[in-house]
Amino acid sequence: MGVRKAKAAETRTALLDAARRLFAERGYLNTKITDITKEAGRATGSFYEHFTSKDELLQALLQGMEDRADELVDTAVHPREHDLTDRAQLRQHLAVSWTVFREHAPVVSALFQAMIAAEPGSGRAWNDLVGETGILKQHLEYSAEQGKALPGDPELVAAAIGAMLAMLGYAVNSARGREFDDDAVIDTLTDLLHSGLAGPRD
Amino acid sequence: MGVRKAKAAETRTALLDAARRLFAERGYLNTKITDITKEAGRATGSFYEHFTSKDELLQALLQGMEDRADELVDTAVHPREHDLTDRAQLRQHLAVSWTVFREHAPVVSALFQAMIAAEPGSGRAWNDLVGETGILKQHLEYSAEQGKALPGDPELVAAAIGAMLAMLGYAVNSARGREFDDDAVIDTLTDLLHSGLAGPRD
DNA sequence: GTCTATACAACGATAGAC
DNA sequence: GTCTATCGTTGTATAGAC
Repeated sequence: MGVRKAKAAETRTALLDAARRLFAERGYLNTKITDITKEAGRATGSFYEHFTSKDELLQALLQGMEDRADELVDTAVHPREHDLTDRAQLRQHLAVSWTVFREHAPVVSALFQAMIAAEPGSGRAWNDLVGETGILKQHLEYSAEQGKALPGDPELVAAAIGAMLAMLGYAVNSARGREFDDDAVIDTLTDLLHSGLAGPRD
Repeated sequence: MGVRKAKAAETRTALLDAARRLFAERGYLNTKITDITKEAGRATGSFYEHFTSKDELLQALLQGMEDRADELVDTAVHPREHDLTDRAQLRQHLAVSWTVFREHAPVVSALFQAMIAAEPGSGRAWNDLVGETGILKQHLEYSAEQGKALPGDPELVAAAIGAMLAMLGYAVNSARGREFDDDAVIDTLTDLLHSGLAGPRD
């Protein structure tokens, strides 16, 4: 890679880093393009040499997050035949989601804000929620086929679980003056969703 | 009340109605003050005679919603001694929340959007969530005192349930081309939270 | 109280020099 | 590719006539 391109890549990275930093502080919606260039120490015009909009930059951040090929989310080895009525398997799924949220908080929170800010009439909130919980839905359908009695429609149950994770993750992430033990949270959610409020707890 | 005041009240009401309508269509964040006055058929300047900001108008809408003194939420007769591990009592609580969300969707959704748009650093998301689930928390604490085994810290469990309701309600509310049977949703959530995914279902 | 008109700030986006 | 400078739009808020 030539020096020219290296410089460009440097600026691009600087913009991405600055954006991530600001998204964490002020949130995606409250961060303006001019804020990002300023934070990155670049001129306003330079932004458009790398991205056409704030949303595209967000997609780039998301891409970079996925590119890290988290060992956690090994989609290759993720058969439909998972049984979420099994406590260990349920916990594993919740742990992955929760960990991703915690480790990539700026990006995930930004995506969450972008989703909420969309026009209600667009149906984006529901579509995104269903899309991101597709895996859960499949597992639940599988369990249902095995004769397990579920609380209701797999799509709805999956969406409900996804909603809990997303909103709680966002809230916990914004909490100040309050410490959270991630393992304890995951255990709590696991117990709540596995056996419910009245289920057996030993 | 004089004619003068009546006219003023009329404008105020027109603004509130217009706002509610637009909040439902485009969402709170995408609705501008000028949009509201335009929709209400009033001049921009008139807005500030009644409200100092869009947020204050939202508070007024919220107030009006509470003023209807929903028979549903009879806080007067709402002792701490409710047992959410009892299926019927749990369902009752979920039904109330869900119904309020569905019947006052424009206002509740707007509040949700305002909460999410706040700076993450403000901690508003967590504070609001904890505040709105205070009742649940008290019920859970009571159950714990009665020797029931809960999934975890009452505040966290209450927040998790509140998160699920808020986000799912928002998403369902935005869904297009998808019909929801409110009773079915409430039943599903009740079963999920009462007995969990693996709990007994007859 | 309501209107018209307008000041003012913020922000996105582009042009042109280097 | 990056910069400075600037245009144009949008939206908040106020001034002053009626």
